[in-house]
Amino acid sequence: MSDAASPKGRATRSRIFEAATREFAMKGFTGARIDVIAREAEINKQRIYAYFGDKDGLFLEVWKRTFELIYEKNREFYHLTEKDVPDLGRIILAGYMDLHERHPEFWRIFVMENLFGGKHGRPGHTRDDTPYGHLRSLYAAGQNDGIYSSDVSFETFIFVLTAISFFYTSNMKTMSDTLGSDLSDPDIKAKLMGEISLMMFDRKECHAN
Amino acid sequence: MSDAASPKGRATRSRIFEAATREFAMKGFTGARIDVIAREAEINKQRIYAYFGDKDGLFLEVWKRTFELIYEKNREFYHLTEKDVPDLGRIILAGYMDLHERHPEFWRIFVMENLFGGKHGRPGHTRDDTPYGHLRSLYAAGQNDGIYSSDVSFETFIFVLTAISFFYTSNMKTMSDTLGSDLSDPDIKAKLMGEISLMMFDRKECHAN
Amino acid sequence: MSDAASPKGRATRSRIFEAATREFAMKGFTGARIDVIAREAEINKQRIYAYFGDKDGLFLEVWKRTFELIYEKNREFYHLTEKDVPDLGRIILAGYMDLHERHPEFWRIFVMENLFGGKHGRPGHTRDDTPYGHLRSLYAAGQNDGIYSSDVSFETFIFVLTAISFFYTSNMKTMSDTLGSDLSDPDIKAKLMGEISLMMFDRKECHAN
Amino acid sequence: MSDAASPKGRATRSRIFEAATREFAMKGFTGARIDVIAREAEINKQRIYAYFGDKDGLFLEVWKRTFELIYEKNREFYHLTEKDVPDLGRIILAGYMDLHERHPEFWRIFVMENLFGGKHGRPGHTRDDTPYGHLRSLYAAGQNDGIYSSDVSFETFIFVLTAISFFYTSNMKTMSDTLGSDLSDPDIKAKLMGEISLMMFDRKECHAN
DNA sequence: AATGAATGAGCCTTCATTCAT
DNA sequence: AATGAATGAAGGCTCATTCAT
Repeated sequence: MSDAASPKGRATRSRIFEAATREFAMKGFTGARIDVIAREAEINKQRIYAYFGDKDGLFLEVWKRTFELIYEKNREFYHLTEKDVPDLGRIILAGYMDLHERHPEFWRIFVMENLFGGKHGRPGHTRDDTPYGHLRSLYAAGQNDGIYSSDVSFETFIFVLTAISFFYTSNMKTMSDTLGSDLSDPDIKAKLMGEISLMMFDRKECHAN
Repeated sequence: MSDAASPKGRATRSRIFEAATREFAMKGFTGARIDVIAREAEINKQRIYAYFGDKDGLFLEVWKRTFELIYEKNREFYHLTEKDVPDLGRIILAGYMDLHERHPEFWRIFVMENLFGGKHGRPGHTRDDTPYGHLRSLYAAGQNDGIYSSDVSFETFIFVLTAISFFYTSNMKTMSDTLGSDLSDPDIKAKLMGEISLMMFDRKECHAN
Repeated sequence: MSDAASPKGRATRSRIFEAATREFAMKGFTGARIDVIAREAEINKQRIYAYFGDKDGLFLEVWKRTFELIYEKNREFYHLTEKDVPDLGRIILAGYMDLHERHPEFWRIFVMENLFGGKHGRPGHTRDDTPYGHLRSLYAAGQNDGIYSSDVSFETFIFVLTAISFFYTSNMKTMSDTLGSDLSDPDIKAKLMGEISLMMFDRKECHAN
Repeated sequence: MSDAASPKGRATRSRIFEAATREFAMKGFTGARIDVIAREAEINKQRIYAYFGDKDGLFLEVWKRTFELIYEKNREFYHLTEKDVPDLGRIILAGYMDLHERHPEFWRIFVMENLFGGKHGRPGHTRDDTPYGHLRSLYAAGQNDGIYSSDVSFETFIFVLTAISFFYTSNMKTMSDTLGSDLSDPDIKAKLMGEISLMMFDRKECHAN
């Protein structure tokens, strides 16, 4: 609940947060155990309640941070310029895949809340605050240049990219099994992503006709 | 565990199964409560243990059924012929979307097991037994005809289709929010799917050049 | 409860009894499971209730039979005559040890009821019916002949014999451990019994002085 | 499991232990109820799990303590000297009888584990660590002096003493019934013990011949 | 006589949370 | 700020027993 005031307190709070993130990501909200988080953070259980109120409060903080990460990733795309337009799809996809690779736990939390949560809402943001402004204009430029079909809206474009990166991560296990190839293998991943880009973003030479 | 022997027993077992499917889908494995399942199924809790052994056993059955649904859907594709090759992507995507629409709970179970489960594996099937034989050959035919790029493997093709249909359902809520348009609206859905098809499956006129 | 009327019923009842005896002896009254007994007897659980009323009733039958066995063993001693008097201790001890060896389960039931039961009482016998009449007179003869000390009453004599055979059986495991020799080994058992006889029953040459 | 750290915790742990000892002794392992132990100890059920892990862990502690009592009793015998050799049997028997009189519950636990347990073994001791070193040498001295027969090993000697004291307690009820005299009466007990000593330990005058 | 289905009470265990120091 | 002790409300699972056929 209350924020930590002293430096020592802040360190404790932070250790709790890290441990909680791991535990929630690994086991889901219901599966996560306060005792485990306390043990992993090497603090007394009571500290958790002092700093975060209760299990829900603790999760909310983690969930907020997850959202923050996604916004951060999208902010990275602010640096993209006109010259990146032809590679836009590839870059966004790679960005999302990279986000996941470096923060595997955050995607899991995102999904979890989407599937089984629902009581936490989108934290601290308003509808206006859609994070896609810059990308949207770049995409429009690409459409004008005939690089992207004007029949495919930006929404569809971003939807597909998000879907692929999301699905890749969240269902890697079963899909590896079903497709008969290990999706966690970097080579196989590279091949898959390459082909996906080919499939979706390389209409240039075609439209150039 | 043991199967029900009499029709009455089978009915009970079935009621348990339905209730369990709903409960697991709604709350995840850890969040699901045996008591709730029993109450929903209007049976005595002990029956669950008599018919399914324990919570894990019960979930395994539900998980198996989830897989079975996918196989069933794929079997529907057996009747596709050469003449369907140009529309293959559209047809499969529509099929998957339909599967989910009629069984919203199963996708939830799918992702839950993928992210937080891990002890159940692909049930009752061997690696050789990939369910894609027929589709694979149709796709190959399409590649030969230049309808599908020979640089995009069947695995990638099916992966993307699965990803899109899956993500559409599982993240409809958050994506509606983020994109600012209600994905549960049939018109918007139709538009999105149309554009996706355009984006991915319509290289014909292009290659025809 | 009700006795079985048909031959088939009698066989069923008997199979239940055997299974119950084993199960009770192995796990004690509380530890024994009706389901296990039914499975072992290869009958439907309900038959147990039809024939024996309830778990208590079933145990009572087993407990009765245990007592019966001890009485039977004592009746075997009726055949002993004056000429057996010098070996009386040895013979009784051997008899008890033999009883146990052939019916390991019955001693266990006897102890169990003694320690944790108490609600079943000594079944179907009255105080007058002490089973030691014959042995008592043989022992008295031995005392007259100076083979047994007249300062040691028959009660003490039989108490010690019972104690040894009982303790040997019921605490074999821990005593093997403590003494450092495996009491279940027939050779070690023979040695122990021989020495015990020596210790207690061989005062003859001494008193003969 | 974990030990209590504060005095208050230790007191709680101890109350649990006492209650558990009584409950296990009274009803056996399976018959004992965690709820009852908690109620008797006047603590929250959960404390049991915090301090002892589970029912098995709790029992193991009780079982260990039982063993410890025997070792303690044997340590009392360390002060015996050569001059006690003639009375060795009597002294040991009296000591064991006394042990039981002050800890009636422990014998019950002993036999329970022997008959129906089997998973706990002798706790925390190795085979070499037999607790009888001193008694053994005193007995050997007695054998040299002709007080004890050299044909009767120390193991047999101690076995018989243990058996008698144990059986006296554990089967007092049934034996009183069978023998027709109340073994709980101190006079009768004294008489019995006197006669037993006579029977087993008084070879002196005889060998003196 | 026999069986599969069903039940309610109860058992061990765990969880999130609060208390007292 | 920090901790060990404590708690009540479940949660999964099992048991003896009865019902219906």
